Amino acid sequence: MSRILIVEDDERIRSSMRLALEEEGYDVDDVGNGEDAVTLFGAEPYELVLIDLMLPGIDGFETCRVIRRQSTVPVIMVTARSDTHDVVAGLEAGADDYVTKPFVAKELAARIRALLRRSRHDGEGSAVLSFGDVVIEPEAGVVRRAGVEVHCTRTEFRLLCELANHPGKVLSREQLLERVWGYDYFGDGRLVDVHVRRLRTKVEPDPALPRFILTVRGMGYKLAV
Amino acid sequence: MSRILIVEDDERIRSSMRLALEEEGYDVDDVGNGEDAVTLFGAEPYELVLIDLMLPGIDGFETCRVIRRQSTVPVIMVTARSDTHDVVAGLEAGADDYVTKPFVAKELAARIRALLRRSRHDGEGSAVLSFGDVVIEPEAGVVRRAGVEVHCTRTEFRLLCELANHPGKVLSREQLLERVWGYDYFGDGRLVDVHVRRLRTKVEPDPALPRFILTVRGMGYKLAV
DNA sequence: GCGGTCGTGTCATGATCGGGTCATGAGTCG
DNA sequence: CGACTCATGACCCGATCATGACACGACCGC
Repeated sequence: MSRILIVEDDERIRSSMRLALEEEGYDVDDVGNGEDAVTLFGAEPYELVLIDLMLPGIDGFETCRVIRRQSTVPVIMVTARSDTHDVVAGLEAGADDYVTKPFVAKELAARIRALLRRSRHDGEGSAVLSFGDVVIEPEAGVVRRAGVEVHCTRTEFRLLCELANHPGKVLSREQLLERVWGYDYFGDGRLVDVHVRRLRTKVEPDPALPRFILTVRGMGYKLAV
Repeated sequence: MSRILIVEDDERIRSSMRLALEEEGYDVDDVGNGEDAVTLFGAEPYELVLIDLMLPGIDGFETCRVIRRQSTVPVIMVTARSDTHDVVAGLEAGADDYVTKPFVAKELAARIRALLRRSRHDGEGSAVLSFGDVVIEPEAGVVRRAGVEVHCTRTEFRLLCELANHPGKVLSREQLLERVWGYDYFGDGRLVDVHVRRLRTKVEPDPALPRFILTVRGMGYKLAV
């Protein structure tokens, strides 16, 4: 299961957290201060880090910042201070969530699951692409809209994936021709238009007024973010 | 800025949330029940969804699940019920975060930022140009002024990028013609003036008294540092 | 082999939008 | 005061794109 690092100076809280998480099936390490946390984090792979705010030496904010500088690992701040200012500061320091003590083990576990779910998901090789109510499963070669499968041809599917892989970025016709049709393709750039149109009829709520597959005049096409 | 969908039945809370988020620069839509939420979500692109737990018709959990079945969009539950059981249920339903009312706007905004930060796996890599309250995203082909998108044509966009790439440096008409229009362009240098003017109407606070795109008499144009 | 279907690329048409030119006026400098 | 430079607004043509129709070939069942 996932490896989790706990950074907490209070011995009792630390071991109770550790127990609770091991109960959930996680592989847990724990340290009592920020320096050790940074050292250990550099030496071992962790999938998530829990940091207490009040630490001897460098505090939780700073520890979080240092870790964030070298990694995008999910970080949860676990602390007694529930002041809005602290919450905001913690999140701005790079934490993904902020839980106040006394916390309930079940809730912390749920938040950890939610965070791991997301971080795995938007990690590389995300199995699923989506926009609006459209879901694309590149592996399965399936496109669904509002749950129902939409049949796409091979070219349409590749084109859709190419757009969905770069949401918000404008892709020129040349780029699309190269990536969807192949490096050696010498054809009319208008060809892209036709396939975009066909895609729109299958994927857009109103193909006449596209909301997702947008044309950027003179530049190409892009998927709305 | 990012588009956010609010799902909340209480009219007052809804509008106050909306205001608070618009204050932060987000582009906000809101609906009063789960059905409308799902419908709108399928028809418009959103980057994040806020869902209240207590909704008429299908409740917040179910709304979250339906959306989650169709998309990996970040979801935050915002609700009055702070029971651990509800928190866990919300997160298990697919929510990424769970905020209890009464909430502080600053904290909600910070949590939204944290979530968007993580969900944008790509956004950070792209370079961004800016001056004053204008932000240019070359990859996305987007120009924003004070957060709101300003439509620029292809030539305007290229010209603006060219200027923004050399802030403080005077660029002659010949240089601009060469770099924006192409090496072989033989046309009137006045052409640049016209496009500068068009840019100014879109980007300058007062186009008659330019503060950013400055004319250097006899030499060309430059972007103010 | 034969006819049908399906996917793909090409073409013609029409609407829209963007870009280049021009005439005019204001501002600036010698 | 001219001469030059730039700003402004209007205008027209051509580029660009959406759309629908169609031709060609691959694939498949018969």
